[in-house]
Amino acid sequence: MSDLSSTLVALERSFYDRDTATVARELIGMQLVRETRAGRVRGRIVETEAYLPRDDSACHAARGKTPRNASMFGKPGIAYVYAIHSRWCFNVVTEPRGVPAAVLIRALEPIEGLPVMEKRRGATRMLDLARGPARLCEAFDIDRRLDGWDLTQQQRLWIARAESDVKEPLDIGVTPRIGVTSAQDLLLRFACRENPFVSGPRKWASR
DNA sequence: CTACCGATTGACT
DNA sequence: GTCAATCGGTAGA
Repeated sequence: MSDLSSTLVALERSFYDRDTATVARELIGMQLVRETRAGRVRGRIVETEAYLPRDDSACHAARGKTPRNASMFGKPGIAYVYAIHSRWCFNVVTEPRGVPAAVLIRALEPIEGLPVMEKRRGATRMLDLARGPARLCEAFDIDRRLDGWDLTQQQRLWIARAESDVKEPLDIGVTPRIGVTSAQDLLLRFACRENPFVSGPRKWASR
């Protein structure tokens, strides 16, 4: 237990090379790890959204490939980082290469490196350090430089299975996605019920 | 080139 | 709950 990093093994590419909604659901409970010169910050993923390659008008790739969304067409397991309203959002690319889809990471429960997160975010409540897609990018120093970054390399930025965690069935709630004006009939937002670090509404449609 | 708009956040009623 | 600041990406002239 002296070397915590040995438990933070990066998820393999085959994890991401699957149906996007399945990946979004299974990412709940995993840990996002970021290493910079400022140190390591880490948090538990408590909220995600799936953006599908077909029949999903809210997906950035719904109207074809552009310079911004090019990473979505890349291999599974790389990052897709884009700007909205002058802020960054972090996604992981899913499905086989060439099939444009991704999972938006919407909220984290801070675990390690809270002082660094607080410094990057400015004075703020611990509850708000990484609650929201743009807030977590600020806390984790994620911006366009990491667009296309390979998350399976276990360097700088990756997602790890929480080996040391107690294995109990997660109570996951499902709702429509937040902030999108189209495709509100799709239930593609996944979150830990009862977790205070989840952003947005908590009226779950199902589990 | 211009015009439009959004996978947000923070402030406010 | 509502609202708007703010700017990069995109489409279109």
